[in-house]
Amino acid sequence: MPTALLWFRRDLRLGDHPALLAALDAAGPDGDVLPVFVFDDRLWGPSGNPRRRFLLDCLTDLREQTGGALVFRSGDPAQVLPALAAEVGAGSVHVTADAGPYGRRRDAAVERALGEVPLVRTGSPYAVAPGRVVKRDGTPFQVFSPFARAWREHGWHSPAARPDGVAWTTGVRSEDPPPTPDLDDVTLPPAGEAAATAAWQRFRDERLPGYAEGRNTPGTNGTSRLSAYLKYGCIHPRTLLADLAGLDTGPDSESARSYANELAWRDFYADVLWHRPESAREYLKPELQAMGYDSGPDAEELVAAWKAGRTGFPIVDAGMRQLLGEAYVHNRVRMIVASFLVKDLHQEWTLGAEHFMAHLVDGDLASNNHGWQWVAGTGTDASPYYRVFNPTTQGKKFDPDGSYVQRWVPELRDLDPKHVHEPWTAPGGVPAGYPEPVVDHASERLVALERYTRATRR
DNA sequence: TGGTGTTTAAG
DNA sequence: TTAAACACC
Repeated sequence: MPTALLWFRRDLRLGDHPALLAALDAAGPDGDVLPVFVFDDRLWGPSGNPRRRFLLDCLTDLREQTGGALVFRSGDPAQVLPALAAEVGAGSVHVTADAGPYGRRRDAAVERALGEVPLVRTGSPYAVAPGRVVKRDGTPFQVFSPFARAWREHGWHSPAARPDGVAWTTGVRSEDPPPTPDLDDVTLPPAGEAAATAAWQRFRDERLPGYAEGRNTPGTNGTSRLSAYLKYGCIHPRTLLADLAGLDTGPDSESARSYANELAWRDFYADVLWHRPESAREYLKPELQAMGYDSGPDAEELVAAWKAGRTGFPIVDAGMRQLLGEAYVHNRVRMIVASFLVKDLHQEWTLGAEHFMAHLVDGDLASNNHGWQWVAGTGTDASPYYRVFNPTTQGKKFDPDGSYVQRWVPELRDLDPKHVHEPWTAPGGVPAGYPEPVVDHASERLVALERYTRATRR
């Protein structure tokens, strides 16, 4: 009886899973499929506890969905997988292709180590696999809008059918997963494929119609909240796009298009990382590394205030406290707190990107680090450096009733909404226990612009 | 997917 | 007096 090995990584689901279908095909009607997940220190180590916890919960769910067949192993995949393949006599090892820099190196090493046993890559975590959408001359896009146009024209496959009844290999030794990390007071979304599907359906039916506008209002439940599920592949973006296609001609078409655009951003950043693997850590505009960045005790204190949500700028503090409370931040607010760290506190974007990766449950290397480069003005298709967010203006514009701030900053709950984003204007002054602004935005903005001019002037 | 300071138009 | 419109960062 032939056995095919299915190595799960960032594709923790059974529906719309082309690599699973490929494994079933390779095993044949009399064969079986051995599902395995490998705990790799290279990925487990740098993950923060929220991601570790969410991943473990997704794996628990996936193990149930496979009738307990999912096998856990720990170690270097280039050693673990050849050993496991030999142990069960697997004829092939199946994966969803990984487009990230470490994943590509790792998979190449596994492929070499497997020798005669082929490593078969089927499908990707994206609507269109990174590297597929190119300009007429064959070179990659540098700018989002033309990429998105070409991405839509390119199109994507329909979702793959969910197999009914899989003959999973049983009786294979499984190791214990790493201990479940303690999350203190962090609230995570429910994990797993069924939770992802339910979250998508609720969003599609109840909130998508107002998405085009509601997505920018952090005080309302206007976004999909699917990022963690997409990160771990509990649901495939193609499944979402196929659903959206049915709405394209209806009254919700603007919102459907708007949501598809966000999925295009996800594909775009994965595409940039595919072509420029070093861009996860290095400036895409290296000349901006010459900006003067602040260091020393005062700077460290300001960074600590940013991390703790105690800068005295309500929308910034609300966002940073949401990060600690939910391991998630509304996207509009991610841009605001990022702009504040880079342009008001004069810190490198890499510091913020690392902090986000340590705390976000949806932390994705491509989306997170390129998003930071976008705000910092150092990336492909970045916002121009002079685009500095004013935290007070942004707060008033996108959280007009102050409900988002008041949810996360209890010190400001008694203020009249008209003072929430500038508590220093309140009749009694800044409420006790809440800090005065740690910097003067207007002057720090000028400092940032001045440093930019000096760094880019040849 | 901006902010700020200045000018100009509307009322 | 206020709000668009604009130039520049």
